[in-house]
Amino acid sequence: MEKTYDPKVIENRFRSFWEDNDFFSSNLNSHSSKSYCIMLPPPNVTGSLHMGHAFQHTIMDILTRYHRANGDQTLWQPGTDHAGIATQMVVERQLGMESKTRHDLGRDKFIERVWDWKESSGGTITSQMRRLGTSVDWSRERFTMDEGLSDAVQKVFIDLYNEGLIYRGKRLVNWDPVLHTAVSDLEVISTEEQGSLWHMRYPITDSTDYLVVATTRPETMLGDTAVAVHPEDERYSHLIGKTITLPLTDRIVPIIADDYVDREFGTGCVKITPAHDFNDYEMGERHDLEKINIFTDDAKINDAVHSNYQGMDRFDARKAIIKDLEKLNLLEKIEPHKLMVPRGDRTNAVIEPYLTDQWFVKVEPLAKPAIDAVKNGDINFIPSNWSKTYFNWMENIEDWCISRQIWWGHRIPAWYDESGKVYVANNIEEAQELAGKDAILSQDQDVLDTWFSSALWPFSTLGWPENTKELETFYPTSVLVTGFDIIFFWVARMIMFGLKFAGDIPFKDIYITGLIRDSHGQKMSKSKGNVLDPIDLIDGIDLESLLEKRTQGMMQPEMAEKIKKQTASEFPDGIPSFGTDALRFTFAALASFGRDIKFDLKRVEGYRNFCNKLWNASRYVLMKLEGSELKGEGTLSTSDEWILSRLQGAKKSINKHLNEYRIDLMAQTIYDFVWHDFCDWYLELSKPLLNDPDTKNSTEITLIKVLEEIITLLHPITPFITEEIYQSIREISGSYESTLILKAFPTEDPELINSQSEKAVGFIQDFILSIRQIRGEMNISPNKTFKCFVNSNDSIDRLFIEENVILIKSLAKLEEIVFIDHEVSDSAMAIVNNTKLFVPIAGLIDVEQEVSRLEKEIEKNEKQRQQFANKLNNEKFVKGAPKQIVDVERERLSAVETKLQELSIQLNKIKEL
RNA sequence: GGGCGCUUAGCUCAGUUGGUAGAGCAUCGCCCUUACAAGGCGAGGGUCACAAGUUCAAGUCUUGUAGCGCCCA
Repeated sequence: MEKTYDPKVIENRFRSFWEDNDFFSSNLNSHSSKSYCIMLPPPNVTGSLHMGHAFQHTIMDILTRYHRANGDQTLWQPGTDHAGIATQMVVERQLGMESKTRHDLGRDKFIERVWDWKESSGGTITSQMRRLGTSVDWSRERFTMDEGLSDAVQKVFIDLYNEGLIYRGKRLVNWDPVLHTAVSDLEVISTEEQGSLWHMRYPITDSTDYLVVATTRPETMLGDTAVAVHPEDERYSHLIGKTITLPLTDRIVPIIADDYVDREFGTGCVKITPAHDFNDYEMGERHDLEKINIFTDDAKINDAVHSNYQGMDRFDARKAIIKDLEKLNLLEKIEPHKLMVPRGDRTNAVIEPYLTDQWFVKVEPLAKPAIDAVKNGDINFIPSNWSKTYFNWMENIEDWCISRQIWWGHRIPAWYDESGKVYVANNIEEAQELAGKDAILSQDQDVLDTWFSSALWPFSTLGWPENTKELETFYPTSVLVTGFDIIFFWVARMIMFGLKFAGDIPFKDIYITGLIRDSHGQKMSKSKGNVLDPIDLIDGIDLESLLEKRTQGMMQPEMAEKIKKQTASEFPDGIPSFGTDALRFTFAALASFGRDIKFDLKRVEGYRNFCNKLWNASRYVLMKLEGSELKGEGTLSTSDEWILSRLQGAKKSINKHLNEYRIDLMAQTIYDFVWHDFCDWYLELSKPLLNDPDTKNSTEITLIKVLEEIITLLHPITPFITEEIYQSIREISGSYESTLILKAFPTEDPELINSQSEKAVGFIQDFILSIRQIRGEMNISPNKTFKCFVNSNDSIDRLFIEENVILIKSLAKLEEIVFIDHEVSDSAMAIVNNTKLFVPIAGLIDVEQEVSRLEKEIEKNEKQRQQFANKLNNEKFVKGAPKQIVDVERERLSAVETKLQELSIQLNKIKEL
């Protein structure tokens, strides 16, 4: 092995080795009857790997590698999503650079162009996944626009339509006036912005009186069809049933009562515009109000209402209307007001609630069984609390708008005849049959929401509607790993469609991960300029490149300076290269059940150091075993038994944590075992043991055995470094598997649990630690050896020491251990179990220092004594607590009392010197 | 307004069925000791947000208060 750990070299070596040998293939261990399957949430084909992906992919990879190593037939299904709007925009932007629009090309040519783009640049994210070491079955990679998947989409649409669960209708949707399409709630980001509250006077018909309504959107007044007050609001009750003569128009609208109105807000009078506000729409339905759409597709005033504002942009119209109202003395006042403004996440345009013809899925009948599947435990949310969020949404579910007014996507299989009658069919021929020979048909222009095809992902990728072997083997899949932000958009819809079409739940467990934030807890976003690129953490990046990356292509270029400053102060030297394994270990260690995960580079650095530690420990083992011939099992030493026993404990909890999705605890367990048991203790113990011919062989066997189990346990988290070590030690350890991927995941062997050896080594450790403490606190140089006198009446303690003199001497750097039957006054003293250790002061120790050390020690023990005594003095405790607990407490008290006694005797003696 | 969550060491977080509060990073000493200075050895640091309750016993269970956050309307 190389002297220094260099992740780059290792990673390059094994990426191709694994993939070229098909080790990730789901057919590799097809003999197993147990199957395990994870569907990769398909990332946008336009996208690149962000921290959230890298985090979740690491988790999925750990689970996949674990189950593969357990011998399950394992499939991790990869693929990408066609991401309708995002992809279309990418290609439109390209066209824009050629001064063309998609309309110049026409629909077919444009779609060809998108496919070309997908072929040439759609692979960014998959190549980044390869950098991460994700062990997906690349041979089964799918794309939501693939033929098979598109067939599935079409079949589901037609079936739902024929069952009456898909309908077309005029409803309010989120409309992006720049993209000219409906968008989903997920694509709408509402943020608080500073606006105004305009108080407008609405004259009461045939009266000189008026009502004052407060609104944040005065321009929508053109579409008002009512004014509402609260039914119990005494200020206005006499006006209910009267009418308003709407200014700037020639309409008269009613004053209605509805308890939705908030009496406290504004004046307590609300203008109602059913065609341009979701709440008003509801109220319009309740009161049977007219819905007047006053906007065009690009949010200009249309000709539906006779006014002077036709053709004006909505915001220009606002200004004009305010000005005109002022002229008419109908503007009471303007208050500054903070309001939530919805904007399109792609365009940043203010999203308009807009009345259009759209296709909808009637969700309620599908939701019922999907709710039951979680209620009855067929599907488990992990952590379980997320089921509440799920129920909350599913029980108040609204119909799903599935049509989008764009070109890239699954085109809706519906045709219209001249009278507008709709025919849903597989193709135009079938539609023609339905419509009759003479009908002139034209296909619906819309495509389906991207989530529609993603909802089928768990079974469409396995070949549905064909009844394939893969479906039979892998459906229902084992676990879905995803973020809470798409529980509604994706998770719930997969459950509904899975139950409806594949006849079963799509997955048994849903592991909801936290959201990766920056080290200050801020969401990572391009506009904030705090995005970390996982690849930069792997390869490193200099400050200059990082600054450029964070400030290019910004929506708000004025932020650039601030971002540069911030970045330069946080990463003055850029980001060093940490390697994939360190990054993966970090993600594993962060994967607790919290909702937010603050990502701190310091953590990555720490785990890079861990990789380095493992690397050097492996080098040590190899160096020591070089040229040795391992002979059978031999008799194990106490130290061998100890580390093997500790290893069983570690394996037990690692397997437990993995099965409970506590990957953070798994990572911590193995970190502790490797660093603190194996490296800090066993490797150090092995140094003297290897020098002794009696223990050499068993130590060698144990070293290689434990190291090999360590790397097998670690492999799911850090596949590269462990594979490299495996290939280096394979010859010595005698393992036949050509790759660590195929090596069985270690489980606990109860026969190797040895409490006697754990006790013995525990005692030795305490002995050594006591000496080190004296050394440390007295500032005795580590090279300086000295004698240690031991006074003990405890035969077991004596035996432990006698049997391990060499080890203790070596690790505590002692010149000699001398048993004595008296006490030594001019010494520093420590107590281990029932044994007193004396380190002579002469030439080593300052008496005053020892006095204060003892005093500190006494103080510490006295505090404990108090605690135990208080408990035992409490009669209720002695009576009420289980005997076991009380006994433990008694033992503790007596131990600490003895210790205190010895310490104060020694203190007095030393003071006399 | 409805729902969900968080508050533990300077920072970031663990803390199993209630039973002596833990880790990493940071800090302070001493060390380049032949696996590792990306390291070793040692040390300091906590009213577990606050209040009440249940219990022999509460970081852990219940209720309330405060602060912060997310989702939905």
